[in-house]
Amino acid sequence: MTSDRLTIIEIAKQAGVSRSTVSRVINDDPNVHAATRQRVRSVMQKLNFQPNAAARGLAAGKTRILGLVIPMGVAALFSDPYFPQLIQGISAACNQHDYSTMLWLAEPEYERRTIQQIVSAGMVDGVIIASALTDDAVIEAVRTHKVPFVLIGRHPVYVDITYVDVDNRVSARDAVLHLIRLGYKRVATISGPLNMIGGLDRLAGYKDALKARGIVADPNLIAEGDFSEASGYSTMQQLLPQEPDAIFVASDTMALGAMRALREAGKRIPDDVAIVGYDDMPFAARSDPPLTTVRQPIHRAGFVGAETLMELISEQDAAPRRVILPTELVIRDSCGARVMREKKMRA
Amino acid sequence: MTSDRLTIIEIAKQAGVSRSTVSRVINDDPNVHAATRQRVRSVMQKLNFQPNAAARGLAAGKTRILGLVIPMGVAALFSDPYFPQLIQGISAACNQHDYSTMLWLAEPEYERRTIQQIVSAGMVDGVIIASALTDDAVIEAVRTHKVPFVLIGRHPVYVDITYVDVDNRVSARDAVLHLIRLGYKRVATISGPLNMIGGLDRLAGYKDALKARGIVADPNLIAEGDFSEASGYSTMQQLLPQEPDAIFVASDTMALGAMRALREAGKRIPDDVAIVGYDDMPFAARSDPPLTTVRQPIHRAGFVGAETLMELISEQDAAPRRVILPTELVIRDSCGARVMREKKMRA
DNA sequence: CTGAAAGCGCTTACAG
DNA sequence: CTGAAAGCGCTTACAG
Repeated sequence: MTSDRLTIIEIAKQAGVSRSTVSRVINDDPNVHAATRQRVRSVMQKLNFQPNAAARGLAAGKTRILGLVIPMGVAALFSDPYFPQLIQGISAACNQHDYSTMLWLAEPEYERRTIQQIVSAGMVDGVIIASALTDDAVIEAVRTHKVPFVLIGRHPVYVDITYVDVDNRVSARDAVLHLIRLGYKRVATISGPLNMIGGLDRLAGYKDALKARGIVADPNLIAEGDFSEASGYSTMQQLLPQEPDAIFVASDTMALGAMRALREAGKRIPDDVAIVGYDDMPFAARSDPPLTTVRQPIHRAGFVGAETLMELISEQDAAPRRVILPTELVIRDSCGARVMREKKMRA
Repeated sequence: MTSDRLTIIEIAKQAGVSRSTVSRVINDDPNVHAATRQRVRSVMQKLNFQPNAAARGLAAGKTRILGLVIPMGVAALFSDPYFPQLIQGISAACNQHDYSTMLWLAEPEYERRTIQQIVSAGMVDGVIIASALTDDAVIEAVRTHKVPFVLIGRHPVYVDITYVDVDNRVSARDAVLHLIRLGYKRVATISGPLNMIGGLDRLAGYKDALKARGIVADPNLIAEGDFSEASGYSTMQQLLPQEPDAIFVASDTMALGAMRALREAGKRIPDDVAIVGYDDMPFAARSDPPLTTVRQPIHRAGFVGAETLMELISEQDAAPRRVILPTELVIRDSCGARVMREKKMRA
């Protein structure tokens, strides 16, 4: 019998070196003779050796684990395809850089526990916080405890924080300008929740567009949703009596709900009410009619967010980074642009 | 200055006990005087102490981390609401039992790495494997390395494996019998991928139903999908020339695609073609028409899967467990049952 | 470029 | 019910 559990000691023995040297090759320390490195590597490979994560974590104070924290104010929202795409991006970056991902869905009743795990149990080297409320307790905690972290979505107050985001405000403005340019006169909006920065910024973009065209915003044409399909549905119903001829909806999922409400009310899209969404979820291209929407690179945001966090972890005292990813207005049928062009060509 | 990092030593000092005792109260060892336990607890609370996870992992050989492995043959599928629901269930169980969740999306090119992390890096105490192919390499690995694991979905070959599942076969059979009972004569099916056990079992259930009614299965009415919306769409198109009057689709997401194909072909649902899905995803109740479907408790499967894994971890040599969760046929409009009943009542 | 040794922060027989 | 001490499997100054 060789032994119980395969450790660095066995590798050292078989490679004819000390444990220090084995450790150095594991950690890619350049101070190892090429031939030695080679020898150690091949022994590790042969024995299928993987250094113990807990031991490394304890000795080095680094776990090579990234935490992903998603505050779960509304559990149902987590089913939005937004999160799978984000998670895939993060996971892809982790795979590529030999990190792993720890997932915490921070349910309110366990938030305290989650925070403790993050800041004082040393389980992770840093965290990515997605979809947080503007006054989230997790953000406060990692800030004061100096845990490296990156936000998906900017923070409304702290400007010295690293985040990756899109320009919600400008992209929303452009989407609304697109509607105005098509000739719609009563452009409404269903905003996201206004205790989330994305909701806030997209609403600001909506107002920017009106102001740019000298239109006075009508508060009756503005309603707040919560990013869920159900809220898109009920909010649209509530907006209908105001007779909007177009609407900018702050997420595709809510847009789906809004379309359902319009259909039930016997309104044709885009003829009676035109609609533009936000996200470009997979289903947007397949809805009836296909949804005009603002595409944002969610997978990419996850990937870049994870890589940025890794940089923050390796460079102590790194300066905060702000990464803004590009968006794109994807024009399909729900905004009426195609219909109009066809009419024009026929005329 | 008190110190650098808060450890068990500081707690011991302030509580006037040894490190051993502090460790005992952390681990809920009953052999501690109630008063002592009380004192230690209050010191920990006061200092906001959280034992270091790596140190515990190294010393005890337990990490209190569960791995969730999702083989990612088709990355796009991960956006299916199935996974968020499953993850939420697992996460809820972990929160409740003071475990954490490690997430590995096993992309093919990193599968080897994932396996190594699981079996020899000691990062997790056990793993949950969801949505695996029937011959998945990860399953092989955890089996031979004796890592505690539970499958979401039974295994076609190994019967000594712990899993949680629904009775896919019987529930599919009942769904198809429902259609036959409504009088449909040419009942088709879009199956799931046949290299996944769920796909296999639901197809078997479809055939069971036909056989039970003495109907010979027509191979032209059977087509294989891959659980994606797109495959539901294209497969439905391919089935259309066979003129089915009803169809059982092995997932709601595919059913959505099938409905899109029917709509484009000018077919009315359920009048021209009735349809029954599987899963009861949130969108099923809101589709047009609302989808009749087999509800399965996905969140619950995640929760129970995680709890079962915890049991496996604490009882060494535990016997394999098989947990079958109940399903329910949810009758809405797409199967035509309501329409028919109304007609009958009018007559 | 390499090795001997201390140390990371816990847990757990062992002894009492 | 409690404490002293060995040990978990690595990393990392330090010395050479």
